[in-house]
Amino acid sequence: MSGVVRVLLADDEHLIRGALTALLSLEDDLVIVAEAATGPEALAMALAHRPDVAVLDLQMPGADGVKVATSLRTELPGCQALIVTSHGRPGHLKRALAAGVRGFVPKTVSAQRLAEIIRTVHAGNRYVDPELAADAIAAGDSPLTSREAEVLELAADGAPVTEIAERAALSPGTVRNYLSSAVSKLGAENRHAAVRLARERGWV
Amino acid sequence: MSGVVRVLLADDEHLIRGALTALLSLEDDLVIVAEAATGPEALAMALAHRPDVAVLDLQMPGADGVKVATSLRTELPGCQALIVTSHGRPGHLKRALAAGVRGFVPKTVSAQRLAEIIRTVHAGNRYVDPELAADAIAAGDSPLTSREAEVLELAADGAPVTEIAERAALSPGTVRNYLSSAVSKLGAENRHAAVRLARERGWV
DNA sequence: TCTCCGTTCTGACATTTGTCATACGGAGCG
DNA sequence: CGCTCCGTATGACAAATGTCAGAACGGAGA
Repeated sequence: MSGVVRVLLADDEHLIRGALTALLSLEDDLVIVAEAATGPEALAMALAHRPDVAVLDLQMPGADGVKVATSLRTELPGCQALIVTSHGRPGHLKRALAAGVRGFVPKTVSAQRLAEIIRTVHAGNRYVDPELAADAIAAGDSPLTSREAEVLELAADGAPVTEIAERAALSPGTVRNYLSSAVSKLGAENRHAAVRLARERGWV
Repeated sequence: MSGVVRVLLADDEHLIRGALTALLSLEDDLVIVAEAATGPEALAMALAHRPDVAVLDLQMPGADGVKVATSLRTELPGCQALIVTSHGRPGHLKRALAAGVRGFVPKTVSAQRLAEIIRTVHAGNRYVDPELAADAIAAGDSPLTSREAEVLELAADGAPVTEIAERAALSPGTVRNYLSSAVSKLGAENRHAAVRLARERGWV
């Protein structure tokens, strides 16, 4: 009923992009109308070629896949976004769904499978990789308050408390309080381990 | 003169693997004799099918590309290793060359280009991506002694000194000395920032 | 041989961090 | 209206960390 599906392919790895173009072109009902290697390029290409589905790599120079999807949502409604990722952390999935992304799959799927998922998404349905979904559910919601998360993020590069306090415009004592409570909420040994844990679960 | 080149393809991303198989098969003189999704699998496949060139992803479950290359060096000499990587840090290149790897390229190259490089490597020549080589040269050599690097690595996950001392079988005082000297050599604020710096430069 | 350097250790000290109690104002809720 | 939670802050104390000096041993090189 829907004829061909016009697809945009955005990935900074030429190897994947070229190869995927070749494989997806084998499918009669899919046609790659544009390719991009960076976030901004993907957006520009999408606006120029108006694809039905945008297949976006999560990690791209310029702007990541979710950011591109967010922009597409307003600037090109009717175009469904589908994120592919090499090694996805739970938080990304949540962020992606919040941005209106319709599909989220790891690069470990086969091209065959990806073709099917592109059709699924084009039909207006959602598709989230079960494994990634399970991870996201297992990770659960962040127990951190927004300030705690913010301060923890500033602590990520190993900066001392005084520097964090400056950058967050807080008193050093307050920063220590937030870090302390974040550390205890996460059950970590110290703030650096806490940063690592929060990163893994996608909470920062 | 050399007939066809027998190639092993190891990458945990099914998308890349399948697609690459398709594209490289278009080249008359290349034939994919085996595929693998993990390090150990790659090794087993190599021993079973005895390829001329092993194309190895740097990041794979089980054992990374360099480890596989190291094993291949002794267990299957005559098979040349070629590493492909998505986002490579300087240190990896050095490690790879030390392991006898003959080629090192980012996944941003085209399949066409990769085919040429496979031929180059098969002919006994080396190929290293100029950009990655430049990064590696810019990063320079590690100023850390082996113990300093070792201890710094154990500190990477935010473990307290006592735990590092246990794991390294050293006295806590010694660990603090090493960390202190590593921190000052790297010009970092503290050991956590030092870990970050050393990571960036590929020194751990 | 003699010296330098890396490894390992100890002890001492100052600084930073982690924890806790306590306090106050504001937002949301029953 | 009280209650609770969050954000913010201070002060105090204990623990961890960073820095320094010194010392012993062994190997590599001048």
